[in-house]
Amino acid sequence: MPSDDLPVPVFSKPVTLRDVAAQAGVSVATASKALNSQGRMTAETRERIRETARRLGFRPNSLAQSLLRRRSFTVGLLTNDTYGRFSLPLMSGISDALVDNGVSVFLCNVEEDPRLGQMHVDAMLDKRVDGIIATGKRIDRHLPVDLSNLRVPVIYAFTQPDPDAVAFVSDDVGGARLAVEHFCRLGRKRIAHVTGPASFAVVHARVQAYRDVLVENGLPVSEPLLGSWSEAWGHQAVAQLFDGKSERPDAVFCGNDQIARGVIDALRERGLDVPSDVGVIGFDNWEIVAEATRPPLTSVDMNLVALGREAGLTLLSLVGGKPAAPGIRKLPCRLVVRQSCGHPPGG
Amino acid sequence: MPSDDLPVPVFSKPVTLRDVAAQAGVSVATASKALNSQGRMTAETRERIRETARRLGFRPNSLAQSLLRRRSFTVGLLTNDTYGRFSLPLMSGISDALVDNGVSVFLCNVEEDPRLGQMHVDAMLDKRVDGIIATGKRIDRHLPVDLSNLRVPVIYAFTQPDPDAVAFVSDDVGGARLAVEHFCRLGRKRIAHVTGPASFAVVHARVQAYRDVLVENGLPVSEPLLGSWSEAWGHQAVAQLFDGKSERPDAVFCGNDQIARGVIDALRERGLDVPSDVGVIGFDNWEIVAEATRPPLTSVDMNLVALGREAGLTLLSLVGGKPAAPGIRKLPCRLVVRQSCGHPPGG
DNA sequence: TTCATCTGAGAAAAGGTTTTCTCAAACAAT
DNA sequence: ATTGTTTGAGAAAACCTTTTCTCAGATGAA
Repeated sequence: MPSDDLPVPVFSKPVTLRDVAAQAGVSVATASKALNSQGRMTAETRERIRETARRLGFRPNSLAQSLLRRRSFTVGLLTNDTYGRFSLPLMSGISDALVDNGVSVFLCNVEEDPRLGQMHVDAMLDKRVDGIIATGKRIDRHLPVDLSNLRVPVIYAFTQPDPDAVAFVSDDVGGARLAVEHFCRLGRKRIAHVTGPASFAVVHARVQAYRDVLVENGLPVSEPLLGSWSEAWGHQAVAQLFDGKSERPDAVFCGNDQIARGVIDALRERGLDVPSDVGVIGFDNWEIVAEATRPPLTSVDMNLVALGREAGLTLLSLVGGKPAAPGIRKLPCRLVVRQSCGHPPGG
Repeated sequence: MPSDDLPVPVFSKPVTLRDVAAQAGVSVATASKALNSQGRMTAETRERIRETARRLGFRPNSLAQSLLRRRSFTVGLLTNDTYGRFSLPLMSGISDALVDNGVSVFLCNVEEDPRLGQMHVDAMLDKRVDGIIATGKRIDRHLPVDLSNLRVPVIYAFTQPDPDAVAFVSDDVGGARLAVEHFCRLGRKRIAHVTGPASFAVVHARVQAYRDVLVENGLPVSEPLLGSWSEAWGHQAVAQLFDGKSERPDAVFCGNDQIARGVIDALRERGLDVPSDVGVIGFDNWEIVAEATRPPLTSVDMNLVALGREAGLTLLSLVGGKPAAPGIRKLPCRLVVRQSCGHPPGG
């Protein structure tokens, strides 16, 4: 017996090609050809079939098409970035690039759980995804799944690839240079760097770029301060920078926007004005943080949406059989200038 | 000619049931039955087939199964919450609830674009999703798509449903009561409310709950301050609350965590201590904000993961043909106590 | 008239699985 | 020895679409 006497909604059956063909008085083969602009028939027949399809609201069953074509117009996005800080902009770009081609995206969060990862990968493969994009919350870590030797192409975006895989990451070195060079152009002389823990590869890359730019500009290089990615660390780092007896910085380049936020708050507490006394630049351009900061934070944007779009398009061409050179492609960052570093001396 | 002479990766063909059957020396029908524990055959035959399947790494083609069963083990999640503030926890709950049943989730961001929305809905329908969950970035707004009279069941989560639809939302009234009652228990006497714009339905619901609890506790009701959802507004509201000649509040209940953040910062700038002078509670429990606040912010959590799980399970049962009562179900919030409102007088 | 070519359209196979139907062999009962 | 029942397993249809093959009729040339 039914568990309840609620009305069970009844859903109308989809109209199939067979229905269209019957209505139009032709065979399914002819109907198919009419709708796909294939085969030969009088213009009159073709139009009649098309009109019938339109009238009936016919939409081809993707499952049947996929089965035949061995192509499902579906891709999987694998991530362990639960709160989507990085994977959502990426997703947005991917989806953007693919929706026009009728491709839909399975989003699978695998956390750090290999079992869960395997389940998702298996489910996607069973559903015959055309390809997989792997992403994560940090560039230098693998997802807890083995994606080598899959039956479908895999693209890595913003996460560490298998060797020989095709990967897209942001150009952290370039991004860091953008920030430090901006300070140089503004005439800042003592530029500090406060960033995350040494366990992150990006930290070293950016530190190196920071040093390089300072040397190139003949400015003194102070030791970068490594800590955590938190606001609290930014706050604390200011104490280290300004309490010591070494000369005070007039600019701080921060490893992310939260650190920058902490730095700015600490500076204000010390009565230092941003940007007139000290300029600050963040990283990530997390708008919700960068725009809420007072003053609004200048920050390096990793162009994740563009990165996602690129990854999506490349996957698509890979699926289409076009080869792609394996290796890591770095996509440029851009500096989003707000009000936390002031104007050039002359401006 | 090929655009390049790169090696084109060659992907091995999946092994089909036919392959298994051939290897085991039986018909595909028998093989299918063996693997699905259907039909009749000797235990020996069944085991031999299973062993063969295992050895060959056979995995049934989901597309073929779906085509036959008219059930794709796939659902669509439609959202316009680009940065996933609300939809990602929801997604996480949905995915959690469904992955064990082998169900995968298409994530579709429709922004505010009806054309895009229609594209995504069409694509999902063509791919024969078993059902759709609609969500959004605010409860009292429709997505820019018409989901009535679809061929599949639709569940609304955290967004305004069609009449007669099944919907899950957070119990904002209960959540607000939780916060204000907490202040009352702590012995706070002059509790203010700073929240978002009047155009949001939740603002009114929470304001009403705020008033009710104060009246129930015999406390004075001050006019709630409506503004925007931003940190800046929280900052500014403190000026209004503390510069006037009316009695100063000893507690502020905020409409979201960003406002709370602004409030706390402004209080500190005035030399007021949180929590000893003024207690503060936020809403949303956005951990990245709530935990970075100094002191860490007590906040109302809408239990979005649980809400997503509930929505997923209900959709599943709807897909399975079990009816569900239409209407809006409110799920309780919970208060996550951190350090921004202090201990009870006796504690 | 006869042969060759072209045209429009249908029949059938394919894609991979599930399920119903059928059937021969083995067995039990008369 | 005949009839009835059970058992194990295969044939075939179904899901829906695409594509190749086939073919009858029409047209053109000789």
